[in-house]
Amino acid sequence: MSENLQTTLFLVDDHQFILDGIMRMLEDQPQFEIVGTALDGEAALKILEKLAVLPDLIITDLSMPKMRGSDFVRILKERYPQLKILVLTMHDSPEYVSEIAESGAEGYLLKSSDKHDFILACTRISRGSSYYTQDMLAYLLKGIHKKKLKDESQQLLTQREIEIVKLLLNEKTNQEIADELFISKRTVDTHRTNIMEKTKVKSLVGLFKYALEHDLIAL
Amino acid sequence: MSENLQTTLFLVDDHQFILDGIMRMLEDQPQFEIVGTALDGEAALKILEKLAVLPDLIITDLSMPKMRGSDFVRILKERYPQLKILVLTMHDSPEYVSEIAESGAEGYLLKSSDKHDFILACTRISRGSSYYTQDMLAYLLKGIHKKKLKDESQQLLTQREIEIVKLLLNEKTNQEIADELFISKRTVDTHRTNIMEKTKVKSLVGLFKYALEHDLIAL
DNA sequence: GTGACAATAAGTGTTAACACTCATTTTACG
DNA sequence: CGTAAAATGAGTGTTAACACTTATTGTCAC
Repeated sequence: MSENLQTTLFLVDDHQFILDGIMRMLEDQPQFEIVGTALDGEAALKILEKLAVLPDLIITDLSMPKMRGSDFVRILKERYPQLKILVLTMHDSPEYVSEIAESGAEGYLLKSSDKHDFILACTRISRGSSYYTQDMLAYLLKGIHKKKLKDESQQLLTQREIEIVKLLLNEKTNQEIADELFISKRTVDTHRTNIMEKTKVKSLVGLFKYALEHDLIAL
Repeated sequence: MSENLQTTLFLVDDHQFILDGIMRMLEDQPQFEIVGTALDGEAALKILEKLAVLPDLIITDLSMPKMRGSDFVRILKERYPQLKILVLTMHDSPEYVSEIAESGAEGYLLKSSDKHDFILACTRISRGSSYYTQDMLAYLLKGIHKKKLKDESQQLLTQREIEIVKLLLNEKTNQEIADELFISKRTVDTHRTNIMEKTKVKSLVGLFKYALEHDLIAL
């Protein structure tokens, strides 16, 4: 990639519209050459397998059908460690940024950026540098912080307690839970008391909200 | 707009990237001229007020800062009924499509469509036609169906009952609710029984889920 | 003005939940 | 081996919730 002045790109985005836009945008940039596109991660992996020469840089969206964007990035990095990856997405939530950073992408660009930023990101990454904006770094810190909170809360309750929380939120009574787990109703009473004590909620509705916030259950 | 062969466009999208892409895409389409862009609905309205000649067609995203896309479309249609609107978005959920259809937009295009679809949509709309794909129509029907369910459920419970549901899900006891509403605890008992009876749930957690599904409360 | 519905209220009884305390067994770790 | 944490279990008492029934008042439409 360094003996050649051109950088080869491979685009992945489930919106044909975006693909078209990027291609148009790079038409007057001779240093970049698009060698392929795909509409989702799965398709991209298949095409990459068949390519004789790997591209220098993959530009990919995050939210795509068939495969989560972060998984796609992770797999790419495992199979082709030398491949550079620029994530281009509309999501600017802390969770997404940190997820991508952990997966090993070289850059993260929001669709709210303009052509200039885009070219800059591509250029920096192809030179072996990385591209994360100040905003992204701030998000990263926030994201790490929040993730920590989440991990802590998952240690707060024991496995058995989490199991009982799920049954409680399935509208089971203590007696029903006891029958289901082959334990005494009094044991469930105790667990329930401990759960309420630990999570500092005072009703099942409060517990429901707590469980949602801490990803113990999904809607 | 008909004495002239050119169609004037105004673009609204909070992603500079998309704006750039659309502009590039229309560079070789002489029948379309872009007369302005904005990054959100509020900014767009301000610019439109100052324009001497209104554009023929507004192309706008839905999810934007400061103003909900559907509100933006509604306001546009109130102020400038002759203005045509094409919604260009990544959201393909039934709710969104029906919301936009009701607000009066002439077309709805997903970002997963390509340049060809885009030009086609613009052309059809500028000629006074509309552009909704088959998928969109299917979504519309689903959306209407779901909306109907929602309306029905809002008629299921009386205003007072909904008020009490909200307090219940705020973790208030019957006595607390009674005090807050200056009625007897026994009245709240009755309301509560009626609510459980009507919604066919058997616990507060069930009521919580019901309320979420029917938009009585938000997370 | 009568019937339908909403909102109000209560009597009476049952039960699940919760408070508080304590105890035993199992599991995991250094 | 000893200790801490987790999981188990129970006695005893209070109370909020729920079941079932009945009733009064006000409003609105036909």
